[in-house]
Amino acid sequence: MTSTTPEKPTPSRGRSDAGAYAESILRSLRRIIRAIDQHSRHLSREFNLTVPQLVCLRQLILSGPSTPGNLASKVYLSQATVTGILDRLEARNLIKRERSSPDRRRVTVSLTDSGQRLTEEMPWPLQERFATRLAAMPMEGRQVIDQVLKQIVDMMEVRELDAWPIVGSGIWNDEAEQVGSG
Amino acid sequence: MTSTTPEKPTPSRGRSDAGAYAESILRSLRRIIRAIDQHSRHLSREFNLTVPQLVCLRQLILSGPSTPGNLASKVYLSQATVTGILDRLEARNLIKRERSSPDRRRVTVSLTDSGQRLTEEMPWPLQERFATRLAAMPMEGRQVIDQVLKQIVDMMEVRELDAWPIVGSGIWNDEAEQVGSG
DNA sequence: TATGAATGTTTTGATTTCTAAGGACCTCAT
DNA sequence: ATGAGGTCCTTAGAAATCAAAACATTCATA
Repeated sequence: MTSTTPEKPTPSRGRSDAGAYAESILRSLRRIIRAIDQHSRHLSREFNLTVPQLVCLRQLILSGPSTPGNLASKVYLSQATVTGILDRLEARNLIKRERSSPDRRRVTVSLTDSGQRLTEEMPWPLQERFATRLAAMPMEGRQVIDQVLKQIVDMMEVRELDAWPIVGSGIWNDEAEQVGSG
Repeated sequence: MTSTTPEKPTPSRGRSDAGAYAESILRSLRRIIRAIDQHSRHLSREFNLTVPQLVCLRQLILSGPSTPGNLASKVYLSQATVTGILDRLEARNLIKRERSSPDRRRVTVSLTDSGQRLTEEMPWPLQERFATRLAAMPMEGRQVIDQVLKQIVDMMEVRELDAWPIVGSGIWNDEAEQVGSG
C-alpha cells in the first residue's frame, strides 16, 4: 500500500482519435503474445524445451557462465522467474549451479555438455515461419519492424527519470536520438 | 540507458543480416511483454484488477452479455483461460454466470451492477504513459505502429484453416501440418 | 567484535496461459 | 429412440511470470 495513493481513477475517457489505434494496438499485442506462447508450447512438445528455457540456454552460450541475476537482466526476466527456469533445466542436467568461492552469495550457472549440445541443435526460438518471412522482406521492412518495436518498448517501459518532452519521440519526426545504430 | 540497447547487429551464426534484426526483435518483444505484465500487476495492486480481467470486463461492456467461448475469441484468449478469469471475477461479484435456457450447454456471462460501475471507472488497460505518448504522435506514426503490429501478427499466427493451395503435389505432403481432417 | 545495511538467490503466493481430457448437452441418422 | 459425433464449458496439469518476503552472505563501521 501507500507508494502512490490512488489519487482517483484517471479520466480514462478522452481517447478521441488515438483511441481507435490504441484498441487495435492492444489487440495486436495480445495476438502476438499468444502466438509466441503457442509456439513455445509447440517447441516444448516437439523438443521438450520452451522458449524461455531456450532463450536462457542460448544466452549462456553467448555470454558464458553467469549468475542467475545477471542472466535475468540479459534476457529481460525477473530473477525469480529465471530461478524457476533454471530449476527445470538443472533437473534435466542441462545446466549446473555452483556457489562461487570468492563470494558465496553468488551462484555460477553454466551449461553442461549435454546442455551445450542440445542448445546448439535447437531451432531459433521464434516461429520458423516468422523468421522466414522476415528474411524474405526487404531490408528496409525489417528495419522498420525493429524500429517500431523499439519505439514501443521505449513508450512502455518504466524508467527512473521520466520527464522528457514527448514531442518528437519517433522515427517519423526526425532521426531522433538513439536507436540509430545504422 | 533508457531503451537504447546498444544494438550493434549481433554476429549471430549463419543468419546473415536477417539474424541481427531477428535477435533484436525477439528482445524487444520480450521487453514489451514484460512491460505489459508489470503494468498489469501495478493495476492489480492499485485497483485490484489485472489487465486480462479488465479486458474481459470491457469486452462485456462493449458487446453485452456473452458466452465464455465467445468472449474468449473476442479477446484472443483460450476458453480455459477465460474460465479462470471469470471464476475470479464472479467470486468478486463483478460478473454473473447463468446457464441458457434454450441450449443448456451455453453459459451467459453478464456484468453485475458493481462490475459495470467498476469497469467504467477503471483506467485504460495499457500504460497511461503509452497512451499519452501515442496520442502525442503524429497520426501517421500511430498508423505505422498499428500496421507493423498487424503485420507481425500476420507473420506469426498459425491459421490452419482457410484453404491453403496445397493441392497434393507429393513432396510437401508428409511435412504438411494437420491441415484439414482433424 | 558486533551490528546493521547492502547484495544475491530462493521461496511464497498469486495470476495468466495453454493443451488435453472430462462432463453435460444437442442433433441427426439409423 | 438411441447412439455417434459435435459443441460448449470446466477441470487438470504444467510452465511462466512477477513482487515481496525469507535466507544467506558480505562489508563497513562503530
